[in-house]
Amino acid sequence: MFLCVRLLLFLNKLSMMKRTTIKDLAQYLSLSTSTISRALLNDKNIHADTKNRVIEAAQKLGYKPNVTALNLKYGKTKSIGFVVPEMTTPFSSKVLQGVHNILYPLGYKVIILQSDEDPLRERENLLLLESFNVDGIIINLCHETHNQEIYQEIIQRGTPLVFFDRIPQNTLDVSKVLVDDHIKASLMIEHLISCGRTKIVHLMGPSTVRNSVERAGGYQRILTKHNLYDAQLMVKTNGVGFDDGRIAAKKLLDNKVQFDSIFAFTDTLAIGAMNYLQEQGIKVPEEIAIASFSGTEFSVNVYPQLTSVEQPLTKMGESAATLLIEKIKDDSSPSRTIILDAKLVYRASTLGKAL
Amino acid sequence: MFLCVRLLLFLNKLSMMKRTTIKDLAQYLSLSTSTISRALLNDKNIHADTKNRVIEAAQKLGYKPNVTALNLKYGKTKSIGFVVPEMTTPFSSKVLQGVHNILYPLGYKVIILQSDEDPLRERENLLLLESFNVDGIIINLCHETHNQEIYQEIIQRGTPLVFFDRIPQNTLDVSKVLVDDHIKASLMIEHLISCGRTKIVHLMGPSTVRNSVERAGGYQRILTKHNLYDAQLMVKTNGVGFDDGRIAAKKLLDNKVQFDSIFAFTDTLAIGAMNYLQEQGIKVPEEIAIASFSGTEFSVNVYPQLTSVEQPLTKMGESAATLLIEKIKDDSSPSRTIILDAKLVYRASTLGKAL
DNA sequence: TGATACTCTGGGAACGTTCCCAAGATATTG
DNA sequence: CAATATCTTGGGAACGTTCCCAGAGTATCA
Repeated sequence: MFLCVRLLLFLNKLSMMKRTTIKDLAQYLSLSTSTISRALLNDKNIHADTKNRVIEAAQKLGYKPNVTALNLKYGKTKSIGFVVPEMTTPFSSKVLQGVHNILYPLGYKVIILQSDEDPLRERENLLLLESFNVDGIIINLCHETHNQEIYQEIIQRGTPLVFFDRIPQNTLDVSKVLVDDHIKASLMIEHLISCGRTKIVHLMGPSTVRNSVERAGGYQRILTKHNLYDAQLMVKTNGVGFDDGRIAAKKLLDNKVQFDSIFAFTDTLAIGAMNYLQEQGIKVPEEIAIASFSGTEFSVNVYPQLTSVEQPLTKMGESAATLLIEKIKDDSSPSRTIILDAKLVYRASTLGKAL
Repeated sequence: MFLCVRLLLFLNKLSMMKRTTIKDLAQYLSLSTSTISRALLNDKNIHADTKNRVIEAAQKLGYKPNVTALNLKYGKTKSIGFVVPEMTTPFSSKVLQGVHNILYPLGYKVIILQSDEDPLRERENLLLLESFNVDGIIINLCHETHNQEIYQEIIQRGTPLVFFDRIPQNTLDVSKVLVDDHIKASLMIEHLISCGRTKIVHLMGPSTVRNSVERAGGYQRILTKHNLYDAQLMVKTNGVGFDDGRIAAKKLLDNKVQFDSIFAFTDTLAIGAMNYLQEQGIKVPEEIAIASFSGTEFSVNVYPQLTSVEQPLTKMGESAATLLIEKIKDDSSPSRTIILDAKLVYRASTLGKAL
């Protein structure tokens, strides 16, 4: 009864303050902060009874450790940055999910920034994250060479950087995770050819990023091998959004380019093009077959469903997070490159027979 | 020259350490930390020369303030949580963009958590954010009543909560931002009727959230007014994903329900249903017209383009962030509700003439 | 019995900053 | 010239925590 009144008085006093700290517990139990800390950290140098009393009191007073104090003490923020060209398509979201899978259980927070496919914006994002003192950064970049020195500087100043999907030039010694773009693109072109297509358009991504060049390389290699390569069918787009695909398709039709299929750098490009073609009354896949390179659920949520190279996006995020943790734990650990396997999934957009 | 050597020696010494602090500057310039602090904070009680020397040295040694120390001092983490049912459709991304617009310039970090439409997960997310000591939380909930007490408790323990889109019951005194679901749904039904549709299906969202009920209410009111209401056309779905729309459409066809149009709770439901119908050879909009309630770019990136109630999603995020800042600044400030205007945009999915 | 080992607890520095207080130096005033 | 105001700086506490060091008390040993 006496104890109860004492608790109430104490709680009342506390309610004025923001939050129960270790000092409050120390005062309440007439112990030192050292002892409280030991009790809460399961230190062996403490009497079992004392420990129980502390734990009970912590429960009663609603004690929660102050992570900021811990972070200051250990010189970490337990937060990491995630920088992507955009977050409005499921691509980045899927990767993010993988990142979360690894990092949240470890107590890390993830701070997301979008570069809007703008290298300047990307640069600002990186500097902002640095000013936030993040412990590391996972990034999908939007231009291969533009911010090269910034990456270098940031790493040198002590913030590890891990790249995924679009990676920087090889001169930079960093951990990264990617898929074998060249081979998978090649296989997809073989598939289109095996479906009887001969005039295959490639909607190529920005030539400032490696994947784009790799996939275009696979496309070109196979078509050349089959004597089907036609430079006019290689279409450069400005970006990788729905609109860019739409615009590219319109340009092809306007220029009366003859083609019977499209292989697009991303699912957004593919869908944008497909929508435009359908709006013009063109049948997919009968007149034009369409294939993409992606891994999001978009491919099965359009009509007709899209044949595509399905990248293991969540796995990609998990791998990137794992590589980052390696670097955070020991910044002199060697950089690693993880190459993930992507699989080709054939769906209605290429499987209907050609006219 | 002498100074230069001195700098190099100092830099060399620093390179062993993690980071330049105010103390390093103090030592380097033979000043006190107080003076350094004053110089860096533009305090007026400092000699202009001293200030310049400090700023110059800070530049040279690459000084960056330690935010964690600041956070500890001021009892804030300068971070807020963003809890959403999912992040893989552009809905949440769009809102997030608005949140970023307001919060990043103010130096806040945003931590995103997905509840996967699971109230238990949502609860865990909230507690996790609380353990991160976030200064506030913006949330789109996934079940109206399930976590009611948790919201209450979290607010009581001092973390302000702001709701958007799906909001909790009125018994909770909180800030929130929403659109007028009932009226906009009503207007959309009027539109379908004016297009000559009489058998309008409603793919209703989960009945555990307010919007869902509101939109269904608008649907029912207008149809009743026109003597067109038919309970069999009100379809409850399990979730709001593409699949749920697909399943609902399949069920309607399997049960040979007669209908000439669909009004869906979200664009994902609408698109899922539309894809299934098209796969079954049904023409949209000629045989079935489709309308949705959303605000993402999905509506213009499908074929045919979707008529929909376009919510100002980015604005929604900005409003929520603004309301949250109010609460963070002064937790006794009165709760506010912001009701945003959504506009109806008519597109091909309803505009083609009915057969 | 005296020396030694073990158990448990308290004191206080440290993480990086801000900011209050005090104080020395200089300028201003009557 | 003494008194006072102004400018500029340094000292040190505080934010919440961990952890090293020291020391009091008790148990163990020869």
